[in-house]
Order: sequence, then C-alpha cells, then structure tokens
Amino acid sequence: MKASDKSKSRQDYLKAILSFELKGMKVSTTSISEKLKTKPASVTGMFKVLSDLGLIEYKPYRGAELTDLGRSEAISLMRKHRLWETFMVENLGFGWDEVHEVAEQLEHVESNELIDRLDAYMGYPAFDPHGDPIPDKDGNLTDRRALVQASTLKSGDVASIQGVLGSSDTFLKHLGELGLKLGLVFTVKKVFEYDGNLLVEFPNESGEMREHSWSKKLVEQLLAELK
Amino acid sequence: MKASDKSKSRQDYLKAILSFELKGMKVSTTSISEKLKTKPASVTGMFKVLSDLGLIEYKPYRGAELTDLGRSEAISLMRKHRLWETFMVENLGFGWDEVHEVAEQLEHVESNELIDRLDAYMGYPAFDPHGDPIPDKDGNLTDRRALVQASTLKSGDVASIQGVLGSSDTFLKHLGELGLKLGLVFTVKKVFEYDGNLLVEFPNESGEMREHSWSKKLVEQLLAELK
DNA sequence: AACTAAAATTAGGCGTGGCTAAATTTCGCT
DNA sequence: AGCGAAATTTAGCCACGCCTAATTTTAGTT
Repeated sequence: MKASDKSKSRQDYLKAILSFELKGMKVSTTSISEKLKTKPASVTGMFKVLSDLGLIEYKPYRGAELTDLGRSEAISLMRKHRLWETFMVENLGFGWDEVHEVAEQLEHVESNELIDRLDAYMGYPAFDPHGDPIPDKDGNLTDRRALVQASTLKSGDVASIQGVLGSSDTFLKHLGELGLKLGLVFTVKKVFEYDGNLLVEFPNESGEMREHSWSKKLVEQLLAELK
Repeated sequence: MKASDKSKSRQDYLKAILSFELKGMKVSTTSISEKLKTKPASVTGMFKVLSDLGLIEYKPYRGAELTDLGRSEAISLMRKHRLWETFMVENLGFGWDEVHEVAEQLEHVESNELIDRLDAYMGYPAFDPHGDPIPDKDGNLTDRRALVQASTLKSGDVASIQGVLGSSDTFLKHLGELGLKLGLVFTVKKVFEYDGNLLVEFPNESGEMREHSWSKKLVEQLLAELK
C-alpha cells in the first residue's frame, strides 16, 4: 500500500483532520467520527492506515496530527473543493449555499492538470464564495489580513493586485480588457469622493506608465497588497 | 438495495453494456470483463446485482440486456461524460485526446443540476470533441445524419439551428451577440461564392424579420436542420 | 447424436471500510 | 490516591466488488 493510493475515504479523513487542526483543536477519534458520520472505532482503524501511509502521526489514545505529507494532501483537497465551489457559483450561477455537497464529490477527481486549468480559467481567484481563501497550486494561502479591497486605498498608495473577490465571466472579461493581472503594481493618483472611482497609474504592455480610471464597482472586487 | 443506489462500479457496468448494445453486439460476460478489466466471474456476479435492481434483463448463459431504466441511467452517464469532455476541450483548452480518463471520473459526480447548468453554460453543444452526439437531458440523441453544417445550405433553404460543433468561449459569445439560439429558424437569401459568407434572414427579439451576414467560419460550426 | 472446446457460473477467499460489543486507558473529582 | 465516567481501542462480524479454481452449460464439428 503506497501513499499514492488515494481513496475517497482516506481523503475524507485527511480533510476532516485538517479542519480541526486549522481550528486549533485536538483531533480525537470522536470528533472525526462525528464529522464523517462514522463511529469512533472505525476512525481508530483508519488512523492506523493513515499512519502506516505516513500521512498522520498517531499515538493510541493521544489523537492524530497531520505530517507534512498528509497536510499537503489535505490542502490540495481544500484547494479543489474551493475552486469547484467558486466555479459553480461564479460560472454556473449556483447559489453559494447550494454547492458544498457537489464540491465534496468533485474534489475527489484526480487530475492536477484539470484543477490548475480550472484555476487559470477563473483568473486565479483568491477566495471562494464563502470568503475562505483558496490555496494556490503550491499550497500557499493568501493571508486575508494582508490584503485590502482596492476601494479602501488612499491617494498616493502603491499596491499590487493579489486577488479578486469574484470570478464571474463578465468580471474576468472586464479585467482582461483593462489589462489587469495578478501581481500588477499600480499607484493611486486620486480618489474621487463623488463616485468612489480611483484614478490609478500603471505600465501598459510596453512598459509605459499610463493613467486609468477604475470604477467603484471594480475596485471593491479587487484585493490589493500595500507596498 | 434500491435502484437509486448508484455506485461507481455499477455505473461502469451499465456504460459498458450500453456501448456494446449501441454497436449491435451481444453483451457477454467475457466482453464486459475485457472492457472493464475484470474477470468474467466478477461480471456474472454484477449481472445478478444489476438484474435484481431492475437495470438489466439477465438470463444465465444468455447475456444481458438493458431495461428502459438501465438504459436511461447509462445514457445519462454518457451525457455527463461527453459534456465534461466538451468542457475540458472547449473551455479549459485540453487536447481532445487528453480528456477521456478524467471524464471517466467526472461522470460519476451525482448532480443533475450541475450537468444541466454546465450544458447551458456551454450553449447546449450537440456533439463532443470526438464528434459523438451528446444526449440532451431527456436522453434524446441528435441524429447527426439529419443535420448539416450551415455552410452546406443553398440559397432559398429554410432551416433551424439545432446544434454547434464547438463551444469555445469566444464562439459562444459571438452567438449571443448575433442573437442566435437553438431552434432559431432562418432563411438563406444568398450564398456568396467569394468568401463563403451567407446572407440570412430571421426575426429579431421583437419578431421583425432582419437580414444578417454570417461568416464562413461561423456557418461551418453551426448545425442546421432543413425544413 | 456425441464429443469437445469455449463460455459462463458456482464456490470459496480476500481487502477495504464500515459496524457492535467488550475491554482498556485516560482524566476529572473527591 | 483512588474511583468512575468518558474516550478509545480491540475483537469479531458484515457487505461490496473483486479474485482463482472447479464445475456446468452451450455450441460447433464430425
């Protein structure tokens, strides 16, 4: 049995364990059994398997902890889940509250190529419809506290685009039309009180600095990192 | 055990059986075992299960046949498979030869809402990237022989749009901009030899007849049914 | 009509991931 | 420190879907 042997069950356990670790909670067999709708005795059995696979550290009666390997697997699942949820809401028009169950199934589809292309297709969204951060392909999470909506910037601020708060077709198309992409560094020249528009400056494809006006609606959906 | 109990295995069997029936072949345990990479003895066992579920008609030593229930389930799977393949190729930019394995997994995701929305999102494509017909949500297949590329129409022909041969973003956007949708009835007024453009006439949203020019590139991707 | 090879079925096992019931360990409390 | 309740693990069982080996049925040939 190799660590590369995925299985829906094992993946569900890893995700459940991660969710408790992220909340700073101890990972007990009871808590996992409640989350997965199984029984504590079954969890004990699976903990042994996951431990043999090197995915968790498990001491009987002491709970479990993800290893680096297990954590990266779990984060990859979280990434898939959140990207699929985002796709369903932003592209297919589902309500944010209708997508969890289906994403639970979609996240088990094994193809990194698929999920990375889906990520690109949606414009690398940084947050899912519930506002939770979406890990990038290397497992890095955007720390939300470090980002601000571009609408909160002041005149003179220099910032870079680090994420978006939605990825509907029209929104993404609009970004493309304006020549905006992830990482773009821009300077706020002026904030118009009247309509909330921002006058910004950033280089075009040829590297020449140009001024542009961003609408209030646009900047409220742009996540920026202050320089 | 109810018929509503899906399982990846059972679904794989139904699809395999359908594929042989569509080729007009008898469905033997050996042929299925080869297709599914199992052994004939295992197929016998599953045939009993599927028979008990009312999904197939099975007489020992006589092979299997799909019931109406089983067939509709199998066709639904084929629909999912082909829609996902189409999505991967047309929207995510995969090659047509790279998508089968992943679609095998995606087709097992249980949500009719998801697949119907995906279908709509792509503009109800009639054929997948391999040229195979995609069943609609009621299981009806477009009979390819009854359809022709709009580029083959002659002046004076009256036809309706019944499908498209691709569903890339830009293509679908273009269709929307021109006000074209499934079922639209149009009349060919003139075919320009020079560039292959078609001068056509059809009603706008208000019902008034208007003339439009369709490019050669466009009409080669439009599938029409002659009236 | 009989015989034989191929196909299919039956019988009996195995691994996974569940379950219940019984035994064990931990932990809070007096 | 010791007691009892709660948490956990162990033991033993089950269903599913697969396997191999042995047996039975079918079908083609003479």
